[in-house]
Amino acid sequence: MSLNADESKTYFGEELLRWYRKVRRDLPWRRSRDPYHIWVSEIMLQQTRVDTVIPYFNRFVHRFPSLTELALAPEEDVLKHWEGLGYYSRARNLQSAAREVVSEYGGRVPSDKRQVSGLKGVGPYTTGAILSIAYNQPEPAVDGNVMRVLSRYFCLEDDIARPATRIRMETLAQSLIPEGEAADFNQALMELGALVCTPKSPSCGECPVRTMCLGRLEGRERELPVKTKAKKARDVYRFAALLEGKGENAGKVLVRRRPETGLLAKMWELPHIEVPDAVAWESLAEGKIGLEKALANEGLRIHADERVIGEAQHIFTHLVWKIRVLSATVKDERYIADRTAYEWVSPDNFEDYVWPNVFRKLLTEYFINRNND
DNA sequence: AACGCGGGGGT
DNA sequence: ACCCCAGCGTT
Repeated sequence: MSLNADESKTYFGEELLRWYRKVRRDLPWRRSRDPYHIWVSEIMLQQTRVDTVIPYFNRFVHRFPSLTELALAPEEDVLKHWEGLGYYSRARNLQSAAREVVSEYGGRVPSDKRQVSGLKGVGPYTTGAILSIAYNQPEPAVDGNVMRVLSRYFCLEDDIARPATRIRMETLAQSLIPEGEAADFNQALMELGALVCTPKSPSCGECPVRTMCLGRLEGRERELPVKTKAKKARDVYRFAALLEGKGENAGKVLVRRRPETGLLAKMWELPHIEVPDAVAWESLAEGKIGLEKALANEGLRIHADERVIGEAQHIFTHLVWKIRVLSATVKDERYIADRTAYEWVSPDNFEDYVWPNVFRKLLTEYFINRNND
Protein backbone atom coordinates (compact mmCIF):
# COMPACT_ATOMS: atom_id res chain seq x y z
CA MET A 1 0.00 0.00 0.00
CA SER A 2 1.52 3.29 -1.03
CA LEU A 3 1.62 6.40 1.10
CA ASN A 4 -0.75 7.97 -1.35
CA ALA A 5 -3.36 5.31 -0.63
CA ASP A 6 -3.08 5.87 3.12
CA GLU A 7 -3.55 9.59 2.67
CA SER A 8 -6.52 8.91 0.48
CA LYS A 9 -8.07 6.79 3.22
CA THR A 10 -7.49 9.31 5.98
CA TYR A 11 -8.86 12.09 3.80
CA PHE A 12 -11.91 10.00 2.99
CA GLY A 13 -12.82 9.35 6.64
CA GLU A 14 -12.26 12.90 7.82
CA GLU A 15 -14.04 14.65 4.97
CA LEU A 16 -16.93 12.23 4.99
CA LEU A 17 -17.51 12.72 8.73
CA ARG A 18 -17.29 16.50 8.41
CA TRP A 19 -19.83 16.41 5.58
CA TYR A 20 -22.18 14.03 7.39
CA ARG A 21 -22.31 16.16 10.52
CA LYS A 22 -23.34 19.07 8.38
CA VAL A 23 -26.02 17.48 6.19
CA ARG A 24 -27.25 14.36 7.98
CA ARG A 25 -30.97 13.78 7.65
CA ASP A 26 -33.10 13.91 10.75
CA LEU A 27 -34.47 10.35 10.69
CA PRO A 28 -36.67 8.84 13.41
CA TRP A 29 -34.20 6.09 14.31
CA ARG A 30 -31.40 8.61 14.56
CA ARG A 31 -33.24 10.26 17.43
CA SER A 32 -32.94 7.11 19.49
CA ARG A 33 -29.98 5.33 21.01
CA ASP A 34 -32.06 2.28 21.87
CA PRO A 35 -30.40 -0.74 20.19
CA TYR A 36 -33.87 -2.21 19.70
CA HIS A 37 -34.91 0.80 17.64
CA ILE A 38 -31.70 0.62 15.62
CA TRP A 39 -32.35 -3.05 15.00
CA VAL A 40 -35.94 -2.54 13.85
CA SER A 41 -34.88 0.24 11.51
CA GLU A 42 -32.10 -1.83 9.98
CA ILE A 43 -34.42 -4.75 9.28
CA MET A 44 -37.00 -2.45 7.70
CA LEU A 45 -34.31 -0.77 5.63
CA GLN A 46 -33.21 -4.00 4.00
CA GLN A 47 -33.87 -3.48 0.30
CA THR A 48 -36.24 -0.66 1.19
CA ARG A 49 -35.87 3.07 0.81
CA VAL A 50 -35.64 5.42 3.75
CA ASP A 51 -38.73 7.39 2.71
CA THR A 52 -40.78 4.21 2.55
CA VAL A 53 -39.61 3.01 5.95
CA ILE A 54 -40.21 6.18 7.99
CA PRO A 55 -43.99 5.84 8.52
CA TYR A 56 -43.70 2.09 9.10
CA PHE A 57 -40.97 2.59 11.66
CA ASN A 58 -42.98 5.18 13.56
CA ARG A 59 -46.10 3.02 13.70
CA PHE A 60 -44.10 -0.05 14.61
CA VAL A 61 -42.24 1.37 17.58
CA HIS A 62 -45.40 3.09 18.75
CA ARG A 63 -47.23 -0.23 18.82
CA PHE A 64 -44.20 -2.26 20.03
CA PRO A 65 -42.24 0.23 22.14
CA SER A 66 -39.87 -2.36 23.56
CA LEU A 67 -38.31 -5.59 22.53
CA THR A 68 -40.34 -7.39 25.18
CA GLU A 69 -43.62 -6.06 23.85
CA LEU A 70 -42.66 -7.16 20.37
CA ALA A 71 -41.80 -10.61 21.70
CA LEU A 72 -45.15 -10.93 23.46
CA ALA A 73 -47.34 -9.70 20.60
CA PRO A 74 -49.38 -12.03 18.36
CA GLU A 75 -47.53 -12.71 15.12
CA GLU A 76 -50.59 -11.56 13.18
CA ASP A 77 -50.28 -8.17 14.82
CA VAL A 78 -46.65 -7.84 13.83
CA LEU A 79 -47.43 -8.81 10.25
CA LYS A 80 -50.25 -6.29 10.12
CA HIS A 81 -47.79 -3.54 10.98
CA TRP A 82 -45.55 -4.77 8.18
CA GLU A 83 -48.35 -4.92 5.62
CA GLY A 84 -47.30 -3.29 2.35
CA LEU A 85 -43.63 -3.15 3.26
CA GLY A 86 -42.79 -6.43 1.54
CA TYR A 87 -40.36 -9.24 2.32
CA TYR A 88 -42.61 -10.43 5.11
CA SER A 89 -40.17 -13.03 6.40
CA ARG A 90 -38.30 -10.03 7.80
CA ALA A 91 -41.18 -9.39 10.18
CA ARG A 92 -41.49 -13.00 11.26
CA ASN A 93 -37.73 -13.35 11.71
CA LEU A 94 -37.59 -10.10 13.66
CA GLN A 95 -40.19 -11.24 16.13
CA SER A 96 -38.67 -14.69 16.39
CA ALA A 97 -35.29 -13.09 17.10
CA ALA A 98 -36.86 -10.74 19.65
CA ARG A 99 -38.24 -13.76 21.48
CA GLU A 100 -34.79 -15.31 21.40
CA VAL A 101 -33.25 -12.16 22.85
CA VAL A 102 -35.79 -12.26 25.66
CA SER A 103 -35.13 -15.90 26.47
CA GLU A 104 -31.39 -16.02 25.84
CA TYR A 105 -30.10 -12.54 26.58
CA GLY A 106 -32.47 -11.19 29.20
CA GLY A 107 -34.24 -8.93 26.76
CA ARG A 108 -31.17 -6.85 25.90
CA VAL A 109 -29.95 -6.71 22.31
CA PRO A 110 -26.53 -8.40 22.51
CA SER A 111 -23.36 -6.46 21.67
CA ASP A 112 -21.30 -9.53 20.92
CA LYS A 113 -20.68 -10.06 17.23
CA ARG A 114 -21.36 -13.78 17.18
CA GLN A 115 -24.54 -13.42 19.21
CA VAL A 116 -25.85 -10.61 17.01
CA SER A 117 -25.09 -12.37 13.76
CA GLY A 118 -26.79 -15.49 15.09
CA LEU A 119 -30.15 -13.73 15.33
CA LYS A 120 -32.72 -14.63 12.71
CA GLY A 121 -32.83 -12.20 9.83
CA VAL A 122 -29.53 -10.61 10.83
CA GLY A 123 -26.85 -11.13 8.20
CA PRO A 124 -23.42 -9.58 7.69
CA TYR A 125 -24.70 -6.10 6.88
CA THR A 126 -27.19 -5.87 9.74
CA THR A 127 -24.69 -7.31 12.21
CA GLY A 128 -22.28 -4.53 11.35
CA ALA A 129 -25.00 -1.92 11.41
CA ILE A 130 -26.22 -2.91 14.88
CA LEU A 131 -22.74 -3.21 16.36
CA SER A 132 -21.52 0.06 14.90
CA ILE A 133 -24.60 2.25 15.16
CA ALA A 134 -25.97 1.00 18.46
CA TYR A 135 -22.66 0.22 20.19
CA ASN A 136 -20.12 2.21 18.20
CA GLN A 137 -18.01 -0.87 17.60
CA PRO A 138 -15.57 -0.56 14.66
CA GLU A 139 -17.39 -3.08 12.45
CA PRO A 140 -18.09 -2.51 8.76
CA ALA A 141 -21.70 -2.33 7.53
CA VAL A 142 -21.50 -2.96 3.82
CA ASP A 143 -24.70 -2.56 1.82
CA GLY A 144 -25.36 -1.59 -1.77
CA ASN A 145 -24.61 2.07 -1.07
CA VAL A 146 -21.25 1.29 0.46
CA MET A 147 -20.18 -0.99 -2.36
CA ARG A 148 -21.11 1.64 -4.90
CA VAL A 149 -19.25 4.42 -3.08
CA LEU A 150 -16.12 2.35 -2.50
CA SER A 151 -16.13 0.99 -6.05
CA ARG A 152 -16.07 4.55 -7.33
CA TYR A 153 -13.75 6.14 -4.80
CA PHE A 154 -11.11 3.44 -5.18
CA CYS A 155 -12.02 2.67 -8.78
CA LEU A 156 -12.60 -1.02 -8.10
CA GLU A 157 -13.93 -3.19 -10.88
CA ASP A 158 -14.96 -6.18 -8.80
CA ASP A 159 -18.46 -7.44 -9.59
CA ILE A 160 -20.52 -6.34 -6.59
CA ALA A 161 -23.05 -9.11 -7.28
CA ARG A 162 -20.46 -11.63 -6.08
CA PRO A 163 -20.27 -12.55 -2.40
CA ALA A 164 -16.46 -12.48 -2.51
CA THR A 165 -16.61 -8.81 -3.40
CA ARG A 166 -18.67 -8.02 -0.32
CA ILE A 167 -16.03 -9.72 1.81
CA ARG A 168 -13.30 -7.58 0.29
CA MET A 169 -15.38 -4.47 0.70
CA GLU A 170 -15.86 -5.27 4.37
CA THR A 171 -12.12 -5.43 4.93
CA LEU A 172 -11.68 -2.16 3.08
CA ALA A 173 -14.60 -0.45 4.82
CA GLN A 174 -13.31 -1.47 8.24
CA SER A 175 -9.88 -0.03 7.47
CA LEU A 176 -11.53 3.31 6.75
CA ILE A 177 -13.33 3.77 10.07
CA PRO A 178 -11.79 6.71 11.94
CA GLU A 179 -10.89 5.93 15.56
CA GLY A 180 -13.99 5.95 17.77
CA GLU A 181 -16.28 7.08 14.95
CA ALA A 182 -17.82 3.84 13.71
CA ALA A 183 -21.44 4.87 14.27
CA ASP A 184 -21.27 8.13 12.38
CA PHE A 185 -18.83 6.93 9.77
CA ASN A 186 -20.90 3.94 8.69
CA GLN A 187 -24.03 6.04 8.49
CA ALA A 188 -22.12 8.73 6.63
CA LEU A 189 -20.98 6.22 4.04
CA MET A 190 -24.56 5.13 3.39
CA GLU A 191 -25.81 8.70 3.48
CA LEU A 192 -23.32 9.62 0.79
CA GLY A 193 -24.50 6.74 -1.36
CA ALA A 194 -28.12 7.71 -0.86
CA LEU A 195 -27.79 11.47 -1.39
CA VAL A 196 -24.74 12.13 -3.56
CA CYS A 197 -23.06 9.04 -4.95
CA THR A 198 -26.33 7.78 -6.45
CA PRO A 199 -26.59 4.88 -8.89
CA LYS A 200 -27.54 6.70 -12.09
CA SER A 201 -26.24 10.24 -12.12
CA PRO A 202 -23.99 10.93 -9.14
CA SER A 203 -23.70 14.54 -8.00
CA CYS A 204 -19.92 14.58 -8.03
CA GLY A 205 -19.89 18.37 -7.84
CA GLU A 206 -21.36 18.18 -4.34
CA CYS A 207 -19.26 15.28 -3.14
CA PRO A 208 -17.12 15.92 -0.07
CA VAL A 209 -14.44 13.46 -1.25
CA ARG A 210 -14.41 14.25 -4.96
CA THR A 211 -10.84 15.56 -5.07
CA MET A 212 -9.45 12.12 -4.32
CA CYS A 213 -12.12 9.94 -5.91
CA LEU A 214 -10.23 7.71 -8.33
CA GLY A 215 -13.35 6.71 -10.25
CA ARG A 216 -14.16 10.31 -10.98
CA LEU A 217 -10.57 11.35 -11.61
CA GLU A 218 -10.48 8.70 -14.30
CA GLY A 219 -13.88 9.79 -15.61
CA ARG A 220 -15.39 6.40 -14.94
CA GLU A 221 -17.91 7.15 -12.19
CA ARG A 222 -20.77 6.25 -14.54
CA GLU A 223 -19.37 2.80 -15.28
CA LEU A 224 -18.99 1.88 -11.63
CA PRO A 225 -19.82 -0.22 -9.79
CA VAL A 226 -19.61 -3.26 -12.03
CA LYS A 227 -22.58 -5.50 -11.45
CA THR A 228 -23.76 -8.53 -13.40
CA LYS A 229 -27.36 -8.38 -14.51
CA ALA A 230 -30.24 -9.98 -12.74
CA LYS A 231 -32.46 -12.38 -14.60
CA LYS A 232 -35.63 -10.95 -16.05
CA ALA A 233 -38.84 -11.55 -14.15
CA ARG A 234 -41.05 -14.32 -15.49
CA ASP A 235 -44.70 -13.69 -16.36
CA VAL A 236 -47.28 -15.76 -14.50
CA TYR A 237 -50.90 -15.76 -15.63
CA ARG A 238 -53.71 -16.21 -13.15
CA PHE A 239 -57.47 -16.23 -12.75
CA ALA A 240 -59.06 -15.29 -9.44
CA ALA A 241 -62.64 -15.86 -8.31
CA LEU A 242 -64.62 -13.07 -6.71
CA LEU A 243 -67.12 -15.19 -4.80
CA GLU A 244 -70.06 -13.18 -3.52
CA GLY A 245 -71.95 -14.47 -0.51
CA LYS A 246 -75.68 -14.99 -0.29
CA GLY A 247 -78.11 -15.08 2.61
CA GLU A 248 -76.28 -14.47 5.87
CA ASN A 249 -73.09 -13.87 3.87
CA ALA A 250 -74.64 -11.26 1.62
CA GLY A 251 -72.27 -8.40 0.97
CA LYS A 252 -69.25 -10.53 1.80
CA VAL A 253 -66.51 -12.05 -0.34
CA LEU A 254 -64.80 -15.41 0.11
CA VAL A 255 -61.07 -15.18 0.69
CA ARG A 256 -58.35 -17.73 1.33
CA ARG A 257 -55.27 -17.87 3.52
CA ARG A 258 -51.97 -18.61 1.81
CA PRO A 259 -49.70 -21.46 2.96
CA GLU A 260 -47.45 -21.18 6.01
CA THR A 261 -44.30 -20.84 3.95
CA GLY A 262 -43.18 -19.38 0.66
CA LEU A 263 -44.39 -16.36 -1.26
CA LEU A 264 -46.66 -14.08 0.79
CA ALA A 265 -46.83 -16.72 3.51
CA LYS A 266 -49.95 -16.70 5.71
CA MET A 267 -51.40 -13.66 4.00
CA TRP A 268 -54.90 -13.54 2.52
CA GLU A 269 -55.94 -13.62 -1.10
CA LEU A 270 -58.78 -14.19 -3.52
CA PRO A 271 -58.95 -17.89 -4.40
CA HIS A 272 -57.11 -18.19 -7.67
CA ILE A 273 -55.30 -20.46 -10.09
CA GLU A 274 -52.38 -20.27 -12.43
CA VAL A 275 -52.85 -20.97 -16.13
CA PRO A 276 -50.02 -22.10 -18.42
CA ASP A 277 -49.53 -19.04 -20.63
CA ALA A 278 -50.87 -15.84 -22.14
CA VAL A 279 -53.03 -17.79 -24.60
CA ALA A 280 -54.90 -19.58 -21.83
CA TRP A 281 -55.21 -16.27 -20.02
CA GLU A 282 -57.03 -14.76 -23.01
CA SER A 283 -59.74 -17.42 -22.78
CA LEU A 284 -62.32 -16.68 -20.11
CA ALA A 285 -63.74 -20.17 -20.60
CA GLU A 286 -60.35 -21.54 -19.60
CA GLY A 287 -60.47 -19.43 -16.45
CA LYS A 288 -64.01 -20.47 -15.58
CA ILE A 289 -63.38 -24.20 -15.97
CA GLY A 290 -59.99 -23.97 -14.27
CA LEU A 291 -61.35 -22.18 -11.22
CA GLU A 292 -64.34 -24.48 -10.87
CA LYS A 293 -62.17 -27.59 -11.06
CA ALA A 294 -59.41 -26.32 -8.81
CA LEU A 295 -61.75 -25.20 -6.07
CA ALA A 296 -63.75 -28.43 -6.40
CA ASN A 297 -60.49 -30.21 -5.59
CA GLU A 298 -60.37 -28.25 -2.36
CA GLY A 299 -63.96 -29.28 -1.70
CA LEU A 300 -65.59 -26.04 -2.78
CA ARG A 301 -68.26 -26.26 -5.43
CA ILE A 302 -68.57 -22.96 -7.23
CA HIS A 303 -69.97 -21.48 -10.39
CA ALA A 304 -67.82 -18.94 -12.21
CA ASP A 305 -69.03 -16.48 -14.86
CA GLU A 306 -67.08 -15.69 -17.99
CA ARG A 307 -67.08 -12.08 -16.91
CA VAL A 308 -64.00 -10.12 -15.90
CA ILE A 309 -64.77 -7.78 -13.01
CA GLY A 310 -61.24 -6.82 -12.15
CA GLU A 311 -57.73 -7.03 -13.43
CA ALA A 312 -54.37 -6.39 -11.84
CA GLN A 313 -50.69 -6.89 -12.23
CA HIS A 314 -48.37 -7.57 -9.33
CA ILE A 315 -44.66 -7.16 -9.82
CA PHE A 316 -42.28 -9.16 -7.67
CA THR A 317 -38.51 -9.23 -7.99
CA HIS A 318 -38.49 -12.54 -9.77
CA LEU A 319 -41.94 -12.79 -11.36
CA VAL A 320 -44.94 -10.84 -12.55
CA TRP A 321 -48.47 -11.92 -11.73
CA LYS A 322 -51.12 -10.99 -14.26
CA ILE A 323 -54.48 -11.58 -12.64
CA ARG A 324 -57.97 -11.53 -14.11
CA VAL A 325 -60.84 -11.67 -11.66
CA LEU A 326 -64.00 -13.55 -12.62
CA SER A 327 -67.33 -13.05 -10.92
CA ALA A 328 -68.48 -16.25 -9.18
CA THR A 329 -70.83 -17.77 -6.62
CA VAL A 330 -70.57 -20.64 -4.17
CA LYS A 331 -73.03 -23.48 -4.75
CA ASP A 332 -73.33 -24.53 -1.12
CA GLU A 333 -72.15 -22.02 1.45
CA ARG A 334 -72.79 -24.24 4.46
CA TYR A 335 -69.95 -26.38 3.27
CA ILE A 336 -67.42 -23.60 3.89
CA ALA A 337 -67.99 -23.06 7.57
CA ASP A 338 -65.46 -25.63 8.78
CA ARG A 339 -62.69 -24.73 6.34
CA THR A 340 -60.09 -22.78 8.26
CA ALA A 341 -58.32 -21.62 5.10
CA TYR A 342 -61.44 -19.78 3.91
CA GLU A 343 -63.30 -16.85 5.40
CA TRP A 344 -65.89 -14.27 4.41
CA VAL A 345 -64.79 -10.66 4.43
CA SER A 346 -66.65 -7.41 4.13
CA PRO A 347 -65.54 -3.81 4.35
CA ASP A 348 -66.32 -4.07 8.08
CA ASN A 349 -63.69 -6.69 8.88
CA PHE A 350 -61.35 -6.11 5.95
CA GLU A 351 -58.63 -4.63 8.14
CA ASP A 352 -58.58 -7.66 10.42
CA TYR A 353 -56.67 -9.44 7.66
CA VAL A 354 -53.19 -9.00 6.25
CA TRP A 355 -53.26 -8.43 2.50
CA PRO A 356 -50.63 -8.38 -0.20
CA ASN A 357 -51.02 -5.09 -2.02
CA VAL A 358 -52.51 -6.65 -5.13
CA PHE A 359 -55.44 -8.20 -3.28
CA ARG A 360 -55.93 -5.15 -1.11
CA LYS A 361 -56.30 -3.18 -4.32
CA LEU A 362 -58.64 -5.62 -6.07
CA LEU A 363 -60.93 -6.00 -3.07
CA THR A 364 -61.01 -2.29 -2.33
CA GLU A 365 -61.94 -1.58 -5.93
CA TYR A 366 -64.64 -4.22 -5.81
CA PHE A 367 -66.20 -2.85 -2.63
CA ILE A 368 -66.15 0.69 -3.97
CA ASN A 369 -67.61 -0.18 -7.38
CA ARG A 370 -70.34 -2.22 -5.74
CA ASN A 371 -71.39 0.71 -3.61
CA ASN A 372 -71.68 2.88 -6.69
CA ASP A 373 -74.11 0.50 -8.39
C1' DA B 1 -23.36 -19.63 -6.68
C1' DA B 2 -28.13 -19.19 -7.66
C1' DC B 3 -32.53 -18.41 -6.38
C1' DG B 4 -36.73 -16.90 -3.69
C1' DC B 5 -38.51 -13.16 -1.41
C1' DG B 6 -42.42 -7.19 -2.02
C1' DG B 7 -43.13 -3.08 -3.21
C1' DG B 8 -41.98 1.43 -4.72
C1' DG B 9 -39.38 5.14 -6.98
C1' DG B 10 -36.04 7.01 -10.31
C1' DT B 11 -34.37 7.50 -15.10
C1' DA C 1 -38.10 -1.08 -19.74
C1' DC C 2 -34.81 -1.46 -16.51
C1' DC C 3 -32.40 -0.57 -12.26
C1' DC C 4 -31.97 -0.04 -7.48
C1' DC C 5 -33.12 0.07 -2.75
C1' DA C 6 -29.27 0.61 4.81
C1' DG C 7 -30.09 -7.98 2.41
C1' DC C 8 -31.09 -12.59 4.18
C1' DG C 9 -32.17 -17.54 4.08
C1' DT C 10 -32.18 -21.72 1.58
C1' DT C 11 -30.45 -24.97 -1.50
